[in-house]
Amino acid sequence: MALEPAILHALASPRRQEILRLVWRDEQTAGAIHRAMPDVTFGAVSLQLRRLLEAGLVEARAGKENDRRNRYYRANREALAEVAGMLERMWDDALWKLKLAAEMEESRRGPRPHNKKNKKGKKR
Amino acid sequence: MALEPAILHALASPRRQEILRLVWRDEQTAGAIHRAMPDVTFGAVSLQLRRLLEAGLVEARAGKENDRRNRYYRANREALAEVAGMLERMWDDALWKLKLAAEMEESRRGPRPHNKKNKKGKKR
DNA sequence: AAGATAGTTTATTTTAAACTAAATTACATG
DNA sequence: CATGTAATTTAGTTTAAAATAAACTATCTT
Repeated sequence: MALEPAILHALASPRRQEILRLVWRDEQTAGAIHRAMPDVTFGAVSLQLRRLLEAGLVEARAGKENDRRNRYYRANREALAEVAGMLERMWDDALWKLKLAAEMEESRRGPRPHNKKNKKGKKR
Repeated sequence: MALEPAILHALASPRRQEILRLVWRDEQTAGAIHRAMPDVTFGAVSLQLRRLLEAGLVEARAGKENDRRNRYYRANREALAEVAGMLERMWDDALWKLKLAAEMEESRRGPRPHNKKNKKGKKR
C-alpha cells in the first residue's frame, strides 16, 4: 500500500511537475522540453525524464524513419488518475483502517529512550 | 497553481506518510507516534510533525488540565481531499491547458547550447 | 523544590537528490 | 565518411533533507 511513494515523490519536484505539464497534451521531444527550461542543461532534463519514466508518470517512444534520433515523451495520465483515486479512497478504506489499528497496537506500550546513546564521547 | 508542491512534498516522504496514517482516525500524542517508530529519535519525529503542520496536513492541540504537557496530533483530512481533487481536475482544466499552450509557444524555437560553457578549465 | 516526563529546538553530521561538464551512443545528412 | 544533431550516461560537485545528540522549556508528581 504505502500510498505509492515513488509516484508521489516524482510528483513532488517542481521541475518534474513542469516537465509533466509540457507533455500533458501532446508528446514532446526531449529537446523541446529542454528548450522550455533554459536554466538547466540537457543532461539534467534527461535525468528527470528518466525518473518520471521509472515512476510510470510518462512514456516514451523513438521517432520513426528519418527521425529515429528523437525521443518523444508524453504524460501517462492514467498513472495520475490512480494517485487521485488512491487519495480519495483513503477516507473509508477498510484496509487502511486495519493497518492503522495494528500499528497503534504496537505503539501503546511502555516508554522508549528519549535519545539514542552516544557512541563516541565527542565534546561539544 | 503548480499543484501545491508543499503539500505533495510533505506527502512524498514515507516517514511522514507513516505518521499521517497513525493520526488518521484518532489523534495521538507525539510520544505515541514516536513509540510506533522506534527506529528514529523523538527529536526526528517532532521535526517531521512540524513539517506536516506547516504543510497543513495535520493539526495539533495541547492536552487539558493535568495533561497540558502532552500534544495531540490528528490528520487534517480536508487537506488531502484538496490534493485528490486537484489531481482529478487536471484532466479537463481549461486553465491548465492554456498554461501549457503558452509554455510550448516559448519552447518551439531554435536550438540552445547543449552544455553550459565551462567557467574554469578543469582537467578530467 | 527535586525529579521525572513530554515535547521542542539547536547544532552538527549523514544521506540523498539535483545539477553540471564532459564523454558517449546513435542517427542523419551534406 | 566526416560533421552535426539528439539524447543519454557517467563522474564529480553542490545543495537540501533527514537524523542524531544534547540542550532546553514546560508541566506534572511526590
